Amino acid sequence: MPSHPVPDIVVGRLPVYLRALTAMTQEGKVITSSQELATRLGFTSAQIRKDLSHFGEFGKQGLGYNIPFLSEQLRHILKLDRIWGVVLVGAGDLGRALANFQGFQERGFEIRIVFDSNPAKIGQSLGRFVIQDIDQLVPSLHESDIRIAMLAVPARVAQEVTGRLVEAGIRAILNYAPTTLSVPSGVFVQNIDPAVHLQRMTYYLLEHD
Amino acid sequence: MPSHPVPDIVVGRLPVYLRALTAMTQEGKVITSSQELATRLGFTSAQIRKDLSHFGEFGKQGLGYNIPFLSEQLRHILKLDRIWGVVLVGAGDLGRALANFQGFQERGFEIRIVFDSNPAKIGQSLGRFVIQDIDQLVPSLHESDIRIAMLAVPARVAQEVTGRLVEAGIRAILNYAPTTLSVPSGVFVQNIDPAVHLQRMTYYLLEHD
DNA sequence: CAGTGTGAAGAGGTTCACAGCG
DNA sequence: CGCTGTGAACCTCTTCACACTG
Repeated sequence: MPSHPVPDIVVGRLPVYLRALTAMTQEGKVITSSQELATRLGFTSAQIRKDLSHFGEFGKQGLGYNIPFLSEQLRHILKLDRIWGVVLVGAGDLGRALANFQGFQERGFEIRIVFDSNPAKIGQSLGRFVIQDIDQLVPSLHESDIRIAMLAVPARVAQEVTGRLVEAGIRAILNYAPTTLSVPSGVFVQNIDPAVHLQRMTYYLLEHD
Repeated sequence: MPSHPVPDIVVGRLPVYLRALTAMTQEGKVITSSQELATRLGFTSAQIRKDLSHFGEFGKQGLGYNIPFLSEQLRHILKLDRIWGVVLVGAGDLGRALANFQGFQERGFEIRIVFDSNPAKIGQSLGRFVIQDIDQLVPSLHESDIRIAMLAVPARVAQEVTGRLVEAGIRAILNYAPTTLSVPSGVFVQNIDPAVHLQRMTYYLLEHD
């Protein structure tokens, strides 16, 4: 619990650090250093030390960082020392991929319910879920402790669905719809649009084929 | 063609501007202002004007921006005034979702070939593609003009596949594998890891329920 | 006179460099 | 003696505020 506010860009790097630490653990490593992490992740060692220093002193001078300990600390900072329930909206191909993805659980998340608006899909199963009617979204979620949504619907309905999600108490949205969502303050959005990510790289590609 | 180098963070916002302009066109709008774009996207109008000013003068004082003209300029800047061929590696659920996604084409991309390493999948079809043997990746791509890859394989093989992609002349990788890739300079990577994006938001969520 | 384009000022983020500790 | 943690310096990015123009 830092007394100074932590830059969001720093918060954004912590999950990447945690992911690397988890991989190192699987490789049997127990100790690492800011330099080793930096080389592996393409950051500088000073940046990693500075980032961590916002939250406490997790290393030992002359020695480095204990990987299980630092992992635990990062999980605590990111509030991953629990499982967050997640609602998935949209049961298309992308929704199916997300619903079937094995790997959310071990990283702190569990999809608990899936909605779609297509009458032909409602009642059908998607992986281990039965697809629910989106008109039940607000009442269903309001009684739950779910605060996180994954939005995998077409862009044209994304804002309308977002309104319902917010009304239902959702506070964090992972938005796969290729549009910018408008949300009240206190609601957080992360956007994943493959075309946007690709277009960010074409700028740097050379002209000739 | 700016004489000063453009900050990457500015380049990263251009696709978002372009996406909004495209949506405005579909809404029948022809003129906009930095203020209108800013409100819609959650930026400041000064930032939008400053970002665009790196590349030229696209607006009319007192009037604003002509949407078709600005869109065309952005497409040119981002080298989207052509279709980029893309290779997809990984024919799992996510690969299927990407292969079936209608919407790359209109934003400048076209998946041209799909690889997987699973012998049970090679030769099978995935949407309009026949899945190719990943051992043919290097020779197949080397003769093509494909410079962009989408990587939808498990983390444990992502680095090995990346080596092959680079060897095959790939210069931009959209990485869905939950691991940090190491690439030579001149190769660009964008990472999409839903857990990382979610974990970035849990930091801000309140403790209680 | 509305709205762009832009130097200048202000914030914010990164890197340096080294004291200090195990 | 190696590596962390951290003020200070540096650099980058954002915002301000206004001259300018259609």
